[in-house]
Amino acid sequence: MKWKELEEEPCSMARTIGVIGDRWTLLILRECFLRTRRFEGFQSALGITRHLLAERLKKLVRQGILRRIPYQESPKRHEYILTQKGLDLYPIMMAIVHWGDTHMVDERGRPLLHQHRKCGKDFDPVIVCSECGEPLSAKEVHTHPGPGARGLPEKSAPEVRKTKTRSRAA
Amino acid sequence: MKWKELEEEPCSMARTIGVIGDRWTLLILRECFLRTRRFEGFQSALGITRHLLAERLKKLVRQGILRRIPYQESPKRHEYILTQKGLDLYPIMMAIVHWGDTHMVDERGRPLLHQHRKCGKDFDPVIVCSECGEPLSAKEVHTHPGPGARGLPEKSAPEVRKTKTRSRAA
DNA sequence: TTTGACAGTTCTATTTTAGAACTATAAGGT
DNA sequence: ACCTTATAGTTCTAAAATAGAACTGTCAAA
Repeated sequence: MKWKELEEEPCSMARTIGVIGDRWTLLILRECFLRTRRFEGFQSALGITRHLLAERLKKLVRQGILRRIPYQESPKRHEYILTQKGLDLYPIMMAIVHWGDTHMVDERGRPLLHQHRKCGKDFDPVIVCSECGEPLSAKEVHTHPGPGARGLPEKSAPEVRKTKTRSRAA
Repeated sequence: MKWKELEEEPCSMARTIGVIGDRWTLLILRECFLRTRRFEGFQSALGITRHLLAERLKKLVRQGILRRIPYQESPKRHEYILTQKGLDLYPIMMAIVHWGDTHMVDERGRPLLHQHRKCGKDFDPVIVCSECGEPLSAKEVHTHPGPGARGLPEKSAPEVRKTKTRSRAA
């Protein structure tokens, strides 16, 4: 499977991974959320090679995640800013950072804290159900095919039984 | 920057990307959440090459995201199941799927729906503040350095001003 | 004795990435 | 006029990762 094919899979996760699932894209987007807007800014903040940065920015613009906006004529210069589609990636960012904060920190603790302006406190992101507002965990969720399904992962307890589990073990 | 270095960055996002930020790992984990447990199951569901699958499974086990558990002696066979650390990736999965559902679906709609067992309804995941329970958006969040900071992206409105912005533009 | 399920491993060929150097426009200093 | 710096790329070659296919080994069932 190549990158391009990924984006055409009948699976929202596969498609999304086709867009952001590489080593650099999410880090570039992190910088966007931290207000970086220009080529050199990304490059020096991340240490990404200029070649790849140019590639990734192009891709993000093509995908409608960033918009390329001129901020100066002669020499033409542009800034990259998040579109709404890009801003909507924020929950993904937060979820990733939070997992890292929980499972990947060293003795010194979190590198970055997040403060909610409204309530003034440092917070963790919590995922809740849009319908009842309760926090979600994997076990409380049942998946079933939607209108765009094409016989892919529509299951909720699959695969395992079909192998006759000949557990004459030990 | 190589994959290994990424995991040592003083940034929870970089570290997490070092673990799950490639083309296949999240798809393998999706299968885990859909109850796939065995090598052949992953391979046939995803079409990943056996070589890479073996690699990725090893890495996930090393990282403590999957546990390799024998289910049969002679020929020794193992299943891969999610640890708590792995289960904790669920919010990331949901956030990714939801973004894909919102921005990457074709005319036919979502391939997969999620039902919350508790309330019985199909839902979307919503990110809220752990402190006040309000839904979060990027603009309402201010970041500041935590104990594990090392002078990386500790800012909240940086970079842009330091370039004297000579906008004699047009 | 052969076939099939299962879980890998090993190989070569392509694709991606890394790393460094180069291009181009213009401002500013001397 | 000449040199340096800032900015935003592009163009190379080398190294790393991935794809694709074939191969290995253990057992069960036919």
